[in-house]
Amino acid sequence: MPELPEVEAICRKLRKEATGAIIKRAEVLRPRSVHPQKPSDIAHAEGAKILRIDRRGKNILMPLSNHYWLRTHLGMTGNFYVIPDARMHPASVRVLFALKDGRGLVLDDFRVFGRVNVLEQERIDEIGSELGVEPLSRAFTVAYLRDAAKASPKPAKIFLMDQRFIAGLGNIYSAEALFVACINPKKVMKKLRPDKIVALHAAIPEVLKKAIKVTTRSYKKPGYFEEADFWVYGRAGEPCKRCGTKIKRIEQAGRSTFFCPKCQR
DNA sequence: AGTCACCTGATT
DNA sequence: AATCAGGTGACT
Repeated sequence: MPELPEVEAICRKLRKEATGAIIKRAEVLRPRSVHPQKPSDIAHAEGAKILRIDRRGKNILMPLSNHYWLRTHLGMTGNFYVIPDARMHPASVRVLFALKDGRGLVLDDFRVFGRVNVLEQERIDEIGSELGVEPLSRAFTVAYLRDAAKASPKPAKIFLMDQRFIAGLGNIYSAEALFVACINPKKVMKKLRPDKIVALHAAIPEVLKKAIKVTTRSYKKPGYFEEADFWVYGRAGEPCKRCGTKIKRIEQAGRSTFFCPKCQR
């Protein structure tokens, strides 16, 4: 489910509902969901207050009052939300934090690719340093993108999905940004013309901001996101919204890529 | 960069 | 029965 816009929508909701909450008990219903930690490591969150909710790339980071951090990555199908009664939760909940006021904070994740960990500050810093720039921050400049591109022999789509350069783009928004910038997903990054770098630099925040708006609005029920309308993602065989050409689906690194063969040469 | 692996479904 | 799914980490 989640790329940067969905994670951001989840964070905004959690900021209202979970800031200041006190974790009474941690319950690991599926040990795989805390890998490589053990359920006993997750117990370090017990008794602590959630001070704040941050996002870094696709990670949800919560500093706790006992100096540990709660780090959640949602994988493919994860969701992280507050339920009114910790005793009543869906079957797909993998990790549950019973809150002092009776509510529950849960990782709901039917495919079990998501992770919740309780980590020390040092490890959180490491995770941050392994990630590239936040595409919605002022640090994401044309110069940054140009320099990263200059050094990369990767196809554009693979480059955008690599979290070490830009943090938070996944399969959907990489494809969408490339469409908006009129770049072929197979185009090697270091061979991009300067005007294409500028176009891509503008397209990324544009696509993400629009998606955050839609996602934040549509994120009502836990575990449910309204489908945004995409330029190319999931639209193989349908006409391009700009030129009418049939959208193509190809495979890159084992994932599907959608693009317009005419607009993105 | 490609391929498999990790999981659980829905869809064809 | 086979294929596909918005992610990432390990291995080749």
